[in-house]
Order: sequence, then structure tokens, then C-alpha cells
Amino acid sequence: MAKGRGVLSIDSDPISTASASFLHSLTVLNSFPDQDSIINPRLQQLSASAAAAAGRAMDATSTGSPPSTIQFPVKLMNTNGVGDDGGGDDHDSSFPPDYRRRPVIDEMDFFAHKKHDDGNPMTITNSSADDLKEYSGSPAGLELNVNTGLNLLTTNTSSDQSMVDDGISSNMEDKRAKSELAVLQAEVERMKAENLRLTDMLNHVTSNYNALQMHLVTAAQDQKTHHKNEQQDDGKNKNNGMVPRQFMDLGLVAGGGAGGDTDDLSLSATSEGGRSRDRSRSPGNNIEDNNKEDGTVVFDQDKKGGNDHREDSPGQGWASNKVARPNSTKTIDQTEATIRKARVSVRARSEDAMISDGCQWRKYGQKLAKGNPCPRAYYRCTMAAGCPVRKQVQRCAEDRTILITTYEGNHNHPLPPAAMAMASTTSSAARMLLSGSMSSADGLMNSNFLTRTLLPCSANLATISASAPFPTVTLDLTQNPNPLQLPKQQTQFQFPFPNPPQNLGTASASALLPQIFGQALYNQSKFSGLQMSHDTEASRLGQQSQPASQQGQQNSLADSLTAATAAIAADPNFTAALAAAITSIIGGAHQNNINSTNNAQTTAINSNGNISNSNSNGHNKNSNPSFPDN
DNA sequence: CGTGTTTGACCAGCGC
DNA sequence: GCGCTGGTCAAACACG
Repeated sequence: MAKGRGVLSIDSDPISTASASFLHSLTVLNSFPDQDSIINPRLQQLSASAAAAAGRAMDATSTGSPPSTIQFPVKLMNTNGVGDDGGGDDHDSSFPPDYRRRPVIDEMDFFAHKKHDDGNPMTITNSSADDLKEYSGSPAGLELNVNTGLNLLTTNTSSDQSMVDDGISSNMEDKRAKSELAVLQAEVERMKAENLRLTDMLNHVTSNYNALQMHLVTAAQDQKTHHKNEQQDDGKNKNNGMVPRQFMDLGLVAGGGAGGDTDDLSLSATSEGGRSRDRSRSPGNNIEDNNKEDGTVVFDQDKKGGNDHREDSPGQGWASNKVARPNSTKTIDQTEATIRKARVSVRARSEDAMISDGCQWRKYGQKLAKGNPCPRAYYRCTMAAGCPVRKQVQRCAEDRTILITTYEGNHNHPLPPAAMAMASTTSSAARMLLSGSMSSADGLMNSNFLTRTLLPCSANLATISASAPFPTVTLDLTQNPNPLQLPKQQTQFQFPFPNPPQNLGTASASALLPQIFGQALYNQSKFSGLQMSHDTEASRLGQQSQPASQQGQQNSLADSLTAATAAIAADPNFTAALAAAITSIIGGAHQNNINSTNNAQTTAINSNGNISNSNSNGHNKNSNPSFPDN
């Protein structure tokens, strides 16, 4: 820190601001017994006088005490110790030259009298002085040991008291005040340094996370390309095994998870290896992959005939355990069935018929569900052939402004960033759900408990229902009374997005929020200790090519991110901001960043990658016979 | 004509 | 076995 006058200012950075506020609070709280007991039991004895003294000192050095800026006189390298105290002189002679060169130390020279130290009842003071030396070497420079200053103050206080008792000059009082102020300042500096460190750490974690995510996306794309190339080059029976399938799984990654639903896909990967599905999806199954002449694997979509889907569905993610399987792998199947059944429901307010989650959906059915006058619409992901991901969209009976979107299944294809956001969220939620439900009989309760305990900020956002036919985790984004009025708050959270060029403005923030949220949930699930084999699966997905050390790094990174996320989420506005972000997605205001010119209500992405509006582009059928309220 | 939606019919699971 | 319900199919339809 600079010599002479030190200025503590709280920068405008949100995190720094928050931390600075926190520091400020800490500084203030130094007078509280709790803090004192930790830092120095005698601090509270000083607090009162310190406050007064600090007030005087502040008056002398800085006008008033602005909350955000604290100016204080720090006399450094003052060999004469002018105005400070006699102590300055003492250490000048007592401390090593190099030590004296350090401004910070000089600042502490007030208190440290090395020569007194030994043999003195103030041994603590000595050690404090030593500590001071140590801290002087710290990057922060002004990083001072609180104990040091306080103990010294204690020493001074005793003497001061005697002096005060003597009724001597106010100079001593001023000195004491300055000393105490300096101590407080030192504490503030220390906290500030810590703040900076934490900020750096957060930035580091964030950047790592982004890098990781970019890596994942890139790998997925590369994989896709590679996959295609190999198919073209080798035809069907080559590339055994080595082609890791990378895609974003929407649902659960659980072991089968991604593999599960996507099993079909993974199958596709394996099938290329010369074999069709290992497991027949269902009797009479034939869909699979028709390997065409060119080597491309064609899924049932080509034969739109009823069979495909029918047969495909049983094995796939969406609710289909209808066909009982022969059971050599019964246990596995049951597990996978459980996994596939898991659903993630997102409740959000929207006037639109469907939220824009970045994926392309095709409506394949609509039903009037019992207990809800609003029809339930069924959608299937059409971003890739055979993608098993489906979703149901239905308005809440109680509040028809609330749109309930339920996802199930795993995407078997790479997703655009916007889709990844939601996919990540739902995936993480599903993981959380499964990590609990699969671990114990009362897993759901565990998950629920964990939801409310480990990540309190999301407690009112994520709920798990055990009563539903399928394990369902519900992300309730309707908490915010008026999410649409919070657009600016999004900017408070400067979440970097993996693909900045593609995500501009609110799109990036809002698109990332689900990721953040989802990551938090995912990490939460990891914290729960209930995580089962998901890691294995996870390694299959995005981390498979990474060494164990990196995975460990990722874990720690994830933990760090969780901590950071929790810290961010601790902001009371987080929920509102999150809801606002999701709502913005729902509104389709920022469509997936790809087609910003389409101001219509976004509900899907067309085959060109542009977002098409199935609601307002003339296909207004959808605009609402389905949803009378829209 | 291609694409997507609508909607009645069909199927399977489940409870009684 | 029957009815209810959820989920899906696919022909018919609408739109650009």
C-alpha cells in the first residue's frame, strides 16, 4: 500500500462492493464481543474508546466517515515518529533496517516495541511485532495481524489509562485514537487484500469453468465432425469404441443416463462399431439405425412409420417402461428406468405457449390431463434424429400465467449455447434428484433436505416431489412477483458466457444463469454425498478425455464454483434475477442470439438454426387452442 | 410441396 | 375385466 495517506475505497465491482461492504461491516463489528473473542478478547474494551478516537481522528484526517471511503493518516517511514508516538522512535532503532523500510511496518511501529518485548509482560506484543514482520512480506503490504495491533493497543491502553487517570494531555488520547485507527485500518486492509484474493479466485474459477465449458462444446462439435467423417470414411463397421460420444445430456446423466436414453445413441456409436444395439429396445425392434449406403446412420425418423417411435420409446427416455424386458439385466434396466423416469419441471411465468429453451421441438400430441382444464402439450426434440428428449408443456391450473415445462430424457446431440443453458439446468437438477433418489429409500427426502440446506438460496426454487408418478424436481421460477421489471439486475451478475460472441446482452447473462443455477444444483448433489455413479458417467460425457488430476481439479473447481455461486446466490436479488433471466428466455426476447431480428415469440429453433416463431408466424393454431389463456 | 400442428384413435399401465 | 388416465401415433389439415 501506498505510504502516507491510505485510502480505502470500495470499488464499483459488484463482488468487490459486496465484499467491501462486508469488510466494512466487519470493521464495525470488531467491537462486537463475538469478533473480539476470536480476534482479541480485549478489543471490546477498546472499541468504545476506539470509536470515539477514530471519530476524532477521522475528523482530523478526513471529513466525516463516508461509508464507502475511509481516509486515514498513515505516517510511514517517519523516523522521527512525528505526531505518532514515541514508539516510532523506538522501533527505528530496534527493527532491522529492511524492516524499517517497509511502510507497513512503520505503521505498526506504533505498537511494536521490539526492545520492550523480551522479558516484558508484553511478550505477546513481541510476538505480534514478529508477526508484523511476517506480514510485511505479504503481497498486500498492509496486511497486518489483528492480534498484533490489538495487543499492542492493549499495552498502550494500559499506559494510556494511567495517563488518562493522570488527566494528561489530549495528545495521548489522539495518539491512542490514531493507533486504534491504524489498527482498524490495518484490519480493513487485510480484509481488502483478502477480498482481492477471493475476487481473483472467483475470477479464476469462473474462467476455468468457462474454459471447461468451451472445451466441452468444442469437443462435442469436433466429435460430431469426427464422427461424421468416420462414418463417411469407414462406413459402418469401423471406428470401434474410440469415439466418445459427447453431447449435452438433458436429463440425467446417470450411468445409463446419458447412456441410458442416449443409449440409443451410444448405440449408434457402438453400432458403428459393427453392431446394432446391444439391447433390443423392445420386441420387434428394428428401428435403429439403418445404415445407409453412404454409411450414415439413419434413425427411425426416416421410417416415420408408427413402429419406430413406438418401439423406440419404450427404451427411451420418455416414460416408457411399458414393455417389460427380459431380465438378464433387470437390475440395470430398473436403474435406467428410474433414471429415465426422472423429470425436471420448470415453472415459470410466461404468456407464450412454450418457453424458449434453445432446442427445436415438434409437437406430437395434446391431451387434457385430469385435474387441469388446460391441455397438456407434448413435444419432442427434433434437433437430431432420434433424440429421446421430450417435454410436456402445460399451464398451471391455479395460476394460468404459470407455464409448467417438464423435461425428460437426454439429448443425444450437441446443443447450442442457449439450449445448453437450460439443458445444463435441468440436467443438474435431475442429477440432484437422482443422486438422492437412487441412493436410499428416502433419497427424495434427502435431496429435498439438501436442497433446502446446502443451497438455501435455491430452496424455494427447487423442490422435489416424491408423490409424482416419476421422480420430479421442480424448479420454480415464479417466485419473483414481477420478474419483468428486473432486467437490469441481470447485469449485476456478470456471468461470463462460454461463447461471448454468440451471446450478447441479456442473452448471455440469462442464458448462463440456468447454468449457474444448474451447476449449483449439480454441485449440491455432489456435496450431498449421495452421488453415485454419476461421476463415471460424467467422465464419459465431457471429461472423459481428461486425466484424473484434471477431474480432481474440476471437482475442486466445481466446489469452488459452488461456493462462489452460493455467495452470489446469497444476494437476495438472485432469485429475482434468475427468474427474470428465465423469464427473458421465455419471452424469447433474446433468442438464442442467433436470430436477433426475429422479434416474434420464440418457441423453437428451425432447422437452419434460426429461431422460428411457431406462435406468431401464422401457425397460430398453437397460439392457443391449446392454451386458452394465452 | 414441405413443414408443422391438430386431434381423434390407439395402446399400456394402473386401480378398483 | 373394466374403466380411467397418460402417452403416443398418424391422418388430416393449415400455412408459407
